[in-house]
Amino acid sequence: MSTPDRKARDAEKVARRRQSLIEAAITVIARKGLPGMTLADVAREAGCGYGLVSFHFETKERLLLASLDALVEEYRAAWHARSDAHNDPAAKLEALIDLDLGSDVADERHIAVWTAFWAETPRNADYRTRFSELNNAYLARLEPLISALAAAEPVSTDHRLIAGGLSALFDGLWIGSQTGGQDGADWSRARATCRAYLLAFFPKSFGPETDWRP
Amino acid sequence: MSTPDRKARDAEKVARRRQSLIEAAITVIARKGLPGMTLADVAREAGCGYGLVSFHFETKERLLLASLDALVEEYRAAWHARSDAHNDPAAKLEALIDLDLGSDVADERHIAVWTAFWAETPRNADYRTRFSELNNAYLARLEPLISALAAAEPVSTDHRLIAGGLSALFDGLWIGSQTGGQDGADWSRARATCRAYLLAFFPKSFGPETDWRP
DNA sequence: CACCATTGACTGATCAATCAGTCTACGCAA
DNA sequence: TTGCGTAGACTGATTGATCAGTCAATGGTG
Repeated sequence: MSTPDRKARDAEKVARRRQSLIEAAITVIARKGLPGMTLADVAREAGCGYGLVSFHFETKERLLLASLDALVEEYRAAWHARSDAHNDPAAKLEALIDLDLGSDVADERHIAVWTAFWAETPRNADYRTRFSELNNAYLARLEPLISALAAAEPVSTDHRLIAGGLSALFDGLWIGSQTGGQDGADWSRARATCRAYLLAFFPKSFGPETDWRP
Repeated sequence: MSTPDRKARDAEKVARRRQSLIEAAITVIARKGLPGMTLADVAREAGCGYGLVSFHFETKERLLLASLDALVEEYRAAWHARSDAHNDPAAKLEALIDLDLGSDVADERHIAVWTAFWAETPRNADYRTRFSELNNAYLARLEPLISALAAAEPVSTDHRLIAGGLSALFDGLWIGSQTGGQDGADWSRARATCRAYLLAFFPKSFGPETDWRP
């Protein structure tokens, strides 16, 4: 039974190569934007020839879609890991805030890529589907946390509205981190903004911010 | 004194022509994105020859910058008008919510153009300057409103944090309107999200939402 | 030898920018 | 009033550069 081994090893090698090309693509997208990314750029970044990119992804569009899928998966995995590391709903929310605002899946490079895909959303149904699914999955995890807090500390506002607002707040703070000042984003201020949001709805579950002073 | 008349009329005509080219550019950007916009597209949309676009704006980049400036000015004018139409801080805030989420300066077309410029922000210092200034001006108008509410109804959270959060919420809800469902954005839900935000900080000044039910 | 990942020159298409020339409206002089 | 001259708004063919996608040739490995 050597054939299956061979096949498996080859498949793994191809998968690794594809992964390296996707990582190179993401790096280039962060630097030059979606339409600015060139297949030659990706090849140079990955240290391989031009034709190899075509060989593994046929078209630029397919490479972009694969890159978006990788980005989504990386984000989703990080978020599940952080969320599962806690039992308390408030602690889970704090962990999500830390993930979204200051972690290595939400650094300047990654956010530039997210916004690049956002900008193409009106013209690309595939991107729209990805974002829609990701957001639904995100809200499906967020809403129970809000409801759990509301069980201990009743609130008159609809839980789904609170969850949706937090999710929108994350997106808006990402935008702000790009358009804001000349120097990098103020992540501790961004985190404080989110905590203030939750604190306003659930004063007992969220203490005042500790890592930011006006 | 006929020469000054001539000059003035000519200048006005040129200004009108430039304005029509900028409007055509914004329409094309909404449809094809920033790098996807072609000078030939703009000429076709404006119903003039190719060379005229070059004649009035020299380069594509200058046309884009002029379009962004026009967009910013249109938004700023609408926002001042709505804000000045009320005396009560809470009413001013409601007016800003209505402006940002559902008015004709925040329709699908305009938002697509804003996000297109956002996506180029990491590579264009001019865009960054524009956004930074606009945001500062916005916050300078928002913070006093929050402070006025806090005067009647004290809140422990820093006023600037609350204002910044509302601004980020607007941006995030714009993103959501693009990436969200297949059909258009749910603006009444978006407005309810913002009212819930303010309601959480200032329960007495903001009644429960009236135009949205879960 | 057979297979397939890999290479990079080549093709055709697209676009921004240039430029030589046309057209139009106006002022002016007879 | 009529005809002439000019400024500058306006045109679109051309140019040179860039890019995605193709393909025939190469090399390395089992």
